[in-house]
Amino acid sequence: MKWDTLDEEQCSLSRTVAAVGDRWTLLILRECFLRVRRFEAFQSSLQITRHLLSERLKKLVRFGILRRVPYSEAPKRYEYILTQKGLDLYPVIMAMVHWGDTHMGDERGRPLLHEHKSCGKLFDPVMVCSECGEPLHAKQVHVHAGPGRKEAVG
Amino acid sequence: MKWDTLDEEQCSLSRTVAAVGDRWTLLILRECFLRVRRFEAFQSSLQITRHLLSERLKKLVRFGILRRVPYSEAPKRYEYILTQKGLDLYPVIMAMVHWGDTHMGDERGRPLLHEHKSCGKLFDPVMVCSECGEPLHAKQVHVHAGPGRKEAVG
DNA sequence: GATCTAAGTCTGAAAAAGGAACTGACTTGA
DNA sequence: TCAAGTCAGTTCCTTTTTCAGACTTAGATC
Repeated sequence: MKWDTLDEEQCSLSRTVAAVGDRWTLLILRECFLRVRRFEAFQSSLQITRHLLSERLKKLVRFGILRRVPYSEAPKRYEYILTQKGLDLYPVIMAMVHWGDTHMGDERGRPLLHEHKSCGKLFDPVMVCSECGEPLHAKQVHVHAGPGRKEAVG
Repeated sequence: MKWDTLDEEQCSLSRTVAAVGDRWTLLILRECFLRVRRFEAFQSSLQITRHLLSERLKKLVRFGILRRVPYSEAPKRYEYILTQKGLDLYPVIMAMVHWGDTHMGDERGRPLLHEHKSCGKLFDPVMVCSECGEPLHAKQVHVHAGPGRKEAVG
């Protein structure tokens, strides 16, 4: 598979994977949701090599997930801010964090707790059906070919 | 970062990323949710090299996400079935598919449609707060250190 | 004018991925 | 019964990525 043209793939997951489906990219996005915005801050909190960080940030900008915004004119300095497209990745990150909490946790308990400002409570993310509001389980979902494809990919 | 001991990391996302945070693994899991179970079937639908497929399947079994189950005694043949831990990755995959549908789609429309058997309707997955049931948005979530960690990682 | 900070770039070595042929145990069909 | 096919891998070699760390640029601070 040619990962550089994966965004032309027929399958939605492949396209998502092309954009954010590697280790560093996912960790960088986590930092973004924790309000990290600057090159040095990403680098020191992730211990990623500067070379790769630079590559990944460029890629995220190219995909429209981050915006590169100047915060100082002289010297020219930029920070990286999530676009709406980037903010919409929140369910992806939260789903992964929650799975990690549930299945890869250790005896110390979870590293972070999430509070929902709207209701004031500590919560877990739950994925539900947009139509009936019930929690989703793989076995209750049936897949149909959509207009974009005949084969079962998805 | 040493990816082979990432499951010992303090952060839940890192641990999830250690298990499923690479391109092929995510695509393999998609196939699993589409009821693919056998080596040859994964290989031909993904066009992954046999070598890598073999590696990734072993890793998923090691993490307890898939189970390697014999379906023929002579010759010995195995298939790979999602465990409960694996099934619990459904929200991760669905979140990625939905983001791809929304932000990386093309003019042809989405490749797959999902029907919720419980309510009979075509749906989108929505991530909500377990406490109040409202859809989650990054900006309405505040993060606290949990028992497992002091620093803000997540 | 030496040192510091931020945001990168460059380079050479190590690790991972890709491509394709090979193996082994059985089945099928002529 | 013998050749060809199937399935689940393994082996070998090449190409691509990643890693670790030094270097660069431009202005700011001591």
